[in-house]
Amino acid sequence: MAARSATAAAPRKPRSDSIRNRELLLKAAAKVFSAGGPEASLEAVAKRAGVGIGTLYRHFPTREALFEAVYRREVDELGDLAQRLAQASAPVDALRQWLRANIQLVATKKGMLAALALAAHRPPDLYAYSFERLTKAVGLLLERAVAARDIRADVKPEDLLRALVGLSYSYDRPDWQATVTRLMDVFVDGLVVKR
Amino acid sequence: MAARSATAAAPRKPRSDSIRNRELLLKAAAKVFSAGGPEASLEAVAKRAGVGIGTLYRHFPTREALFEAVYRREVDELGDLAQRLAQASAPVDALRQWLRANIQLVATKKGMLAALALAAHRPPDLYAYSFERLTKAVGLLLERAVAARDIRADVKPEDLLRALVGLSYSYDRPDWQATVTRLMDVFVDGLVVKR
Amino acid sequence: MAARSATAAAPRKPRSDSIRNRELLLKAAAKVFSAGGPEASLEAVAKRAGVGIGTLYRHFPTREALFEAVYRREVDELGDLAQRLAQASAPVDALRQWLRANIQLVATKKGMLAALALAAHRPPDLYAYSFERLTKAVGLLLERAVAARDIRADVKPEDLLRALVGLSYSYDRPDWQATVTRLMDVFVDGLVVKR
Amino acid sequence: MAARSATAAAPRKPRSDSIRNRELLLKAAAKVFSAGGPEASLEAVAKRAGVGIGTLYRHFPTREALFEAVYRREVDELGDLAQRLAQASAPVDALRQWLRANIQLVATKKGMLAALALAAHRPPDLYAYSFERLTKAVGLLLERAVAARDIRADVKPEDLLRALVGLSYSYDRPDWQATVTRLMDVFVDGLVVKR
DNA sequence: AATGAATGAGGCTTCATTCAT
DNA sequence: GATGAATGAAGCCTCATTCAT
Repeated sequence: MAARSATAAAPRKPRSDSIRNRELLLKAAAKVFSAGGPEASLEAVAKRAGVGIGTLYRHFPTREALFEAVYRREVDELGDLAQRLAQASAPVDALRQWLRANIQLVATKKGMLAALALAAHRPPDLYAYSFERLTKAVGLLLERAVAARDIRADVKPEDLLRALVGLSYSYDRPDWQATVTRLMDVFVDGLVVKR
Repeated sequence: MAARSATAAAPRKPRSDSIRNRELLLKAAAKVFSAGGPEASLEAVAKRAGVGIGTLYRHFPTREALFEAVYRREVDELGDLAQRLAQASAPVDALRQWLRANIQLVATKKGMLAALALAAHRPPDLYAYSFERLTKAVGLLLERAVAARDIRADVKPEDLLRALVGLSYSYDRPDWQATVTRLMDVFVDGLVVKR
Repeated sequence: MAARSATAAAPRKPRSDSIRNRELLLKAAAKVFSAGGPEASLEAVAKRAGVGIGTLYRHFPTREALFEAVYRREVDELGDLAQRLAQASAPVDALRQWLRANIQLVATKKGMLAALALAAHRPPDLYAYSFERLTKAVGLLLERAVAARDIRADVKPEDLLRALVGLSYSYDRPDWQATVTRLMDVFVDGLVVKR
Repeated sequence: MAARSATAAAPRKPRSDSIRNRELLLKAAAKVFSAGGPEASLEAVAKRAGVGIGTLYRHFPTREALFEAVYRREVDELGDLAQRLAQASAPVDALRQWLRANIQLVATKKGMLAALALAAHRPPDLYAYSFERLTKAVGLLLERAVAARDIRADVKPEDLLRALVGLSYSYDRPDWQATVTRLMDVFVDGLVVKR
């Protein structure tokens, strides 16, 4: 807070360790949530990050805050991707690709699924950011495809989000990626208007 | 509770109270799991059943055992229903109806969803019974429709089971039943072979 | 629960350890509260009693429950004493002696003061028992003295209780007993109607 | 907060902000202790003052130091009041009025009671200032009344202080002021020598 | 000086599980 | 067999206090 000099780029306070700890916590949380689900112990996160539990609480006063921070990056990426796809591909293809990208992401960062699940299922107060960002992303692609009369008009973004989460849920066995992709494709096929 | 029968001096011990306790436990567990999810406290189950926690453990040495027992009835019903539908309806209709029956069941017995989820997602060692019974039920309907060339051949029973669970997951808001049914229908539409 | 035989004095379940633990807990709590005040750690109580913290919670689900149990004996004694004094002594003497007995009790069981304080100051929901018992005890003596026109009529039992607690509060130095007794006597002198 | 003065390039550092911070802390502490009692979190005090917790510790290395500083003003006022009363009123009246002023003060600044309590009950090492000042104030009035043979000679200033605190303690219900005043008056009545 | 991040002890509470009666 | 008491690990969360910047 204390403005040392209002003007220039003086040495400033870097609080370097704070930044580092935040980063350590995010990484640790990603691992821990990935392995143990979103209910995993916060103390485990702190331990893994090598910081005190108090530090975790200072940075992220609630479990939700931590959670959202952990997956904000990914959520942002998915939002951007939707934008790009909306401009580059045919409507249904765009939708399909976005959904597949989700699956890919889940494949890499398993905890991501939990983040999606939370965004899709909890009171939107918590997880407001993820929820909005993701809903908008799907919404964009959905509207476009509906406008083109390519897919049914009676499915809402939230529904699609939940379908995505549901179909991906808990696939932790070998080859699950192929399976989920297949199921997701089936679902999109079901959405496509038959002519 | 468990009085020793006020009437006769029967020469042998009738383990009738053992049987009754088992029943009490199952009913209590159904209620408790339904309200509090599958993580609900076993102590709460015992208390609700009016028996000691030790008794619960004697009857059901693991949470899983209790869980499976609780939903065995429903699982059986679903199995039987599949049989009947396989004989009475056109393949795709049969499948669709069976899936809808699941949704109905979940609507009534909320804990049922958790049971399905466990059956669909956990190492089949635990939950062996449910897993097998349900897999067979879907399998029956699936094979029939595939044989009739009505739906795609590349989806396995387990996958369909998981899709069902996933799509139903966590719908606790108003109107969820309609939504899930719609999504499930979309999915089945996607399965249907276009001619 | 399970009635083994509804009639006779069969061996029964003594749960001897339960009773012993309860006793150990009460003793430990008396010591710990006495030393550390009513906010003292419940874990310290359990440790001192040599039982697990869970055992403490089983016996006394809230801090208040434990507290009341700890001092119930003393509170009861004080109630009984009031009865006896009301019959044996002149009104003002009776009151004075009862108040002095309180001080004596505090002298022995220092935590007692905290109990009195709670009874005198907290929402009477908690500590209902102590509050009622003690209020009645003073009330009895008070009314009698008022009826005899020996003391002022504008002081309520609760007030007197609080004065007692207040005047005794925190006297932990040497010779405090004499001092408190003197102060209490002064107070009673002030109550006495001058003729 | 604490900006370094936006205006001049003054050659020396004025520790004016240090002084202001001290003041901010005292005000904040008064509020916080008043609301949350003397156990309130120091962090809360610092936050309310808008300074870092470190700053609080620099100014007041112990909770006691802060406490005493917070109520020094009031303690001083009470000291001065005693002086004035000693010259203006009859001995017993003076004492009575001073005690009532205490009650008034407690009524306004609720935390004050805690300050009094600490001064009256803790090892006089901590709280040295308050203890001495208040003891002297009562002592002055007491001696005077004793010298006039108006009140008993066997009560010490400290005792009276404690009686005051005790009788005021924890009155947070409606109408408490009237009650405490009444009890205090009773007590003073008891002190008065009967002729 | 001021700041506020970091730390970790400490207290609370809940349950799964074991075991004596 | 049934009971429920005992246990303690585990997670939660809050602060007092220290310290690097």
